[in-house]
Amino acid sequence: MDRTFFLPDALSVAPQLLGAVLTVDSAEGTVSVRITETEAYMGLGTGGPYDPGSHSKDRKTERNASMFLDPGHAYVYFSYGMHYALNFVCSPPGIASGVLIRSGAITSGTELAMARRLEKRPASYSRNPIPEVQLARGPGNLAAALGLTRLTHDGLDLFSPPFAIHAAPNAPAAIRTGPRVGVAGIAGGPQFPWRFWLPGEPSVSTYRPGRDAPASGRSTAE
DNA sequence: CGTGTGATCTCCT
DNA sequence: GGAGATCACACGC
Repeated sequence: MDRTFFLPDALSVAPQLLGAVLTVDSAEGTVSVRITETEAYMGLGTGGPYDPGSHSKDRKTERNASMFLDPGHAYVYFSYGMHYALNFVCSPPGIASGVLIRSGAITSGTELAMARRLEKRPASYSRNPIPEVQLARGPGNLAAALGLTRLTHDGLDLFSPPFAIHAAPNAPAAIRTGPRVGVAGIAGGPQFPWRFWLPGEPSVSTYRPGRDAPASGRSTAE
């Protein structure tokens, strides 16, 4: 995989990332995930349809600045005052589009991923162990398992340490698409079927409609 | 299975 | 001030 893999935009790249393996090194150790669920978000300058669900739909801000970097960089943002989420920057510099990495299966570093998830869990939650398939299920959980924060990882190059990215060894046998999870309004409806996942993978998150999102008819991640 | 809740950042009205 | 690319729990039917 080289940098051109992330061109020309998020919509074309999102399905091709299924099965790819992302590795993140840290002082604590290394965790790798096989990507099982992605979502495309198109933004300024992409020339495609206006995407009301994208952070970069209107203008560059302090938060989304990394989305305007070269393809193959990380855009990490803070979500709902509690979680981080990882995107892969697609499109040439100055043009903004990104793929949200929603879920993955941990392929190495399971113990470290588990420790990070348990440590981050609020005190009011149970102390029960987390099933392995849930360690990186959902964007907030995936970022936590990999130890990502905005301060430490936003704007970094995926082709340099602490990151490493490798394409799927084999093309997926099948890919499913549907509306994006938790996206409000029309952008979360069937006009934007920009969520992609590997069918039958237990690490794929459960679909949840956004506020005022049009009905789509699909409610499971089958 | 559905709905409501808190954690409290970033952006926009 | 309010909503949002979230998550896991508590509840009620």
